[in-house]
Amino acid sequence: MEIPKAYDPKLAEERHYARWEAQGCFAPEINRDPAAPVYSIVIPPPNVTGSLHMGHALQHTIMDVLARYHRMRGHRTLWLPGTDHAGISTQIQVEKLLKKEGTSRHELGRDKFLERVWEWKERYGGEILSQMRREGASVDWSRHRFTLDEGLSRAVREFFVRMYEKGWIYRGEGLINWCPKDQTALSDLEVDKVTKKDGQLFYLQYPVKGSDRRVTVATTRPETMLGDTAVAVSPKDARYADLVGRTLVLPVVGREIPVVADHFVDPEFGTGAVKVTPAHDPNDYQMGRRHDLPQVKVIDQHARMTVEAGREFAGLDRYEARALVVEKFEALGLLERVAEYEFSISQCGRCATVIEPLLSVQWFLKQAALGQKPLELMREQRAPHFVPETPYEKVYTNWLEGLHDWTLSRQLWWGHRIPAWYDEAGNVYVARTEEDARRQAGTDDLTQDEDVLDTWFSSALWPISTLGWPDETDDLKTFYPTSVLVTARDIIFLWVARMMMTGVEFTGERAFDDVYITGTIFDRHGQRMSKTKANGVDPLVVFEKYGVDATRIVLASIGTTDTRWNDTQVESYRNFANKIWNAARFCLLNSEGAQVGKGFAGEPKTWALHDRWIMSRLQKATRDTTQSIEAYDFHAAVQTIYHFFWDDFCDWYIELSKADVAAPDASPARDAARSRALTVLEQALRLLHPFMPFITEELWLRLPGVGTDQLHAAYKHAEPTVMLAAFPQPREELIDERAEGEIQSLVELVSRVRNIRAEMGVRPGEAVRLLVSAPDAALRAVFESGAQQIARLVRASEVAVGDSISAPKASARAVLAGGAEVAVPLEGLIDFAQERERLGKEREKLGKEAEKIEAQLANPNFVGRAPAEKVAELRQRSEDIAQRTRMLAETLEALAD
RNA sequence: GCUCGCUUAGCUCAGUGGUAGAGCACACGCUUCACACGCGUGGGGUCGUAGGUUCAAGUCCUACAGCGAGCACCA
Repeated sequence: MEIPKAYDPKLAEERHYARWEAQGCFAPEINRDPAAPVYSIVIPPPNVTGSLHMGHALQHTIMDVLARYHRMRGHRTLWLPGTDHAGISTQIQVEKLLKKEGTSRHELGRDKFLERVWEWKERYGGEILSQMRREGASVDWSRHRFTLDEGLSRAVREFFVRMYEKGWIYRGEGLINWCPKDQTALSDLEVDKVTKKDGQLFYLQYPVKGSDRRVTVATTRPETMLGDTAVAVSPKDARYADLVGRTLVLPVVGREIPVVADHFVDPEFGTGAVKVTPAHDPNDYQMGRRHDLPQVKVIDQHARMTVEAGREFAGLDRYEARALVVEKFEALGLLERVAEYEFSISQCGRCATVIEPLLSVQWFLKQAALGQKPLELMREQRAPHFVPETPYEKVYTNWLEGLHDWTLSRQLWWGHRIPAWYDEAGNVYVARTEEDARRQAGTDDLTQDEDVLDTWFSSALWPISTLGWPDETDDLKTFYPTSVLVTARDIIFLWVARMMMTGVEFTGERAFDDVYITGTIFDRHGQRMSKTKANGVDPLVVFEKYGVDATRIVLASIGTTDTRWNDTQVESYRNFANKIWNAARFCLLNSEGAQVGKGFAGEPKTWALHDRWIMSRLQKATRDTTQSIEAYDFHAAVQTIYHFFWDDFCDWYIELSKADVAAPDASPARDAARSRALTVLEQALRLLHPFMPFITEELWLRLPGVGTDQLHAAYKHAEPTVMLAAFPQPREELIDERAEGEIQSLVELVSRVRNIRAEMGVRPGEAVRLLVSAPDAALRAVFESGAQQIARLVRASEVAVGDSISAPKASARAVLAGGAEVAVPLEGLIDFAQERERLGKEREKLGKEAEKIEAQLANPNFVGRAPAEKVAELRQRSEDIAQRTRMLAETLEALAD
C-alpha cells in the first residue's frame, strides 16, 4: 500500500462528501432503529445574498460536530439546511444590477422585477450552499427549505391571519423608523444607534406671546422646529409654572403653540423646556398624544422638507433646512448659543443612512402579548438553556420583559406580501387566500396590500415552518421541539426570541431546548471583521491553505469565546492532522496479520503493561471527550483528544510498542500487538470524526478489518463509514490506575535520563549505561521488564536494575518518585562542578517547596480545618520531598569527595 | 445613565478554592528505520491594581483602572 509521508487534505476532502450524501448518511432515515432518540437542529438560514464568512464557518462547525456526534450515538439525527430570502439585501442587490443596465424596478414594474430577483436567486443564491458542502456540513439536503417556498409562505399567512384574528396584529398610524435611502419602514431592531461625537446642541429662544419673555429650548435637530406644536416643561418646575397654559409664538413660522406640563420632561436637563414635534420624534409623538397636540409633518419620505414646512423650506434637504433655520434664528437674535454635544443618532442597519422618524400607516404586531409564554417558560423552567448562560439568559429575559410593537410592513417588493386586501371603500380583509378575502368582502373587486412583511417575520417561524407547520406532519411530530439552536449573539432578539414566541404559541412547546451562542471572531488587531474594512479572513482561503479539518477543529475549539484570529493556530492543527496521518501510516505499514477489533481480545490482565496503559488512557479520553461534548465544552473535548493522540498514543505508546509491532518475524504476539495499535487508532479516529470528518474517514476506510461490525446498531444495513460507526463508550473495566502509575514511573525515568543526556552534552548517537535502583519490588519489576523499552527510548546499551546503586563517581544522577534513583556513568564527559550545580539547583527547588509545605502543615488551623484528605495528601508529598532531598544530599556528598 | 463581560508566558487562549497550563514563538541538540507539518531538552508568569472572605484565592466578594459588549425616550 502506497501511503505518502505528508497528508494532503484535498484528497480526502474531494473524495467523501458526495458518497456520504449519495448513500443517504445525512438523512435521518438512515437510522433504522424505531426506538432511537431524536436529535434535531435547524440551521440559521443564511441570506441568499451572502457568501460564507468565518462566523458561518464557526456556527456550521459547531452544528456539524453535534450532528455527527449524535448520529454516531445512534440518534435519529436531522440537521435541516435552508436559506433566507433576505428582503432588503436581496432587493438592493438586484436594484444595483438594474441600475447598471440603465433601468430600475419602477420601470420594470413589480412582476417583471420579481422575475428578475428569482432569476438572480437561482443563479447566485446557491453559492453559500456549495460552500457548506466544502465544510463537510452533514445537512439533509433533501429537506432544504427557502423562506419563500410555498409551504413556508403558507405558514407565514397562517401566522399573520391568526395573530390578526386575535387582535395582536393591527394596521394603524404610528411613528416608525424610515430609511430615506431604502424607502421603507424598519423595525427598532434593524436600526443601529451610533454615537455622534461632533454633534451640536442648538439653544433656540421662543418668545412668549404678549410678553418680552422668551423660553429657551435645546435641540439637536433645529429643522424640526418647523413642525413644533408645543413646548413642554416639567409639572414640578417652579421656573416655568406660571407659563404652563400660556402661548408661545413659534419664530420663523409664526404659529402659536401652547406650553404644556408633562412628566416626561426632566427639569435638571438642558433648559428644562422641550420643544415638541409630534410628527418627527418618538417622545414628542407620545407627548402629543397625551396633550392632544396637532401633528405637523414637515419632513417627507425622501428626508426633504414638505410644503407644510413653509414656502422657503419646501423641497430642501433636511440638512440644508437645518442650516437655514439656524441662520434665521441668528438673524432674529433668537439663537442663544450652540454647544458641542455628543449624542447618538439612529442609522439604517443596512445602508447606514440616518433614520427619519415618520408618521405613517403600517402593520404592527403586539409582541408583548406574544412574549408572555416564553417569559413564563423561562421563569418556570429556565428554558431554553443558554450556552453560555451568562450573560445571554438575562439578556434574553430582559428583552422579553420590555417588548414594544413590531413594525411588520416593508415598502419593498421582494418578500411575503401582506395577506390583506382592500375593497373600494378601503375596508380591509385579512385572509389566508385571496378567495377567502373575496368571500369575506362579498366582492371580487379587491386590491392586495402593496407591502411585504419584514424578513424576520418568516424567520420567526423557521423551526416549525420548515418541518411542515401548519400541517401536523410526521416531521413536525418527530423533530420538534428541536434540540439546540446555534447562532451568533446579534440575532438573539431579531430571531431567537421570536422563534420561541411562535413555537410556544402554535405548538405549546419550546422551539429548542438549548441555545448555543458562538463567540465573535475578530481580526488580528481585535477589530470586528467587516466587508467595508476588508479585514475579513475568508474561510475558503484557510481551507485551501491548511485543510478543512484543521480549520474546523480550531473553530470548534473557539466555540463561545471571542477571539482574535490567527493562522498559526490552524497551522498547528494542520500539523496535528499530519501527525494523525503518520501515526496511521505507521500502523498500516505494520498491519499484516492484524485486524481492527481484535485489539480487545484476551484477558486484559495478560496484556503488556503499555497495552493496559493505553487502553486505560483511551477509556478516560473517551469518557472526558463525551462529557465535554455533552456540556458543549468543545475546547476541552479537543484538548483531550489532541493530547491523548499526540502525547499518549504517538509519543509513548507507539514508541513503547514498536519492538513488538515492528518485529521482523510474524508471530501471534506480533499480530496481537499490531491489532492493539490498530484498535486504539480506530477508536481515536471515531472520537475525532465529529471534528475532523475528512481525514478520519480517509484513514478509517483503509484500516484492515473495519466494516459493519464497527457501525452503530442503528446503521447495520449501511455501507461502512466512520460517520456511522458507534461513538466509543468508555469501558470502566479497562481503566487501570496501577498501569497508569507504572507507566508514569517509566516515563519519568526516561525523561530524566534524556534530560541528563541533553544537559551533559552526550552525543545523540552515543549509547549510555543505566543503573537504576528502586526500593519497592513492584517498581523494580516495572523497570526490569521494561528494560528493553527504556534502552530504546534513551539509547542505552544496558539497563541494570537493582535495589541499590553502586555507580562510579563519574556519574550523573537523578532521584525519582517512590525512592527510585538512576545513575548514568559518564566517564570523561562529566564535569563535577557542573553536576554539583545541577543537583544543587534541584535540591534548592525541593527545599523551597518543602518549606511551603512545612509551613502549611505547621499551621494548626490548616490541619484542623482543611479536609483530612487534603492534609494526608500534603503529608505524603512532604515525605516524598524529604526522601528525595535526603538522596540528593547523599549524592552531593559523594561528589564532594 | 443602567447592565454585563474581559484583563493569566512575547502572541492566541485554557484553567473545577488545594503543586500555575497548552499551542505557537524563543534557545540548544538531532537526516533515531510513521512523521523536519517531526524528535529530544530547556528558558520564560507578583495571574490588571488595592482591599476583603477563607486554614488556603488566578479562582469567591468589594472598589478602582484599562479594554469591550448590550440596553435606554434624555431634548
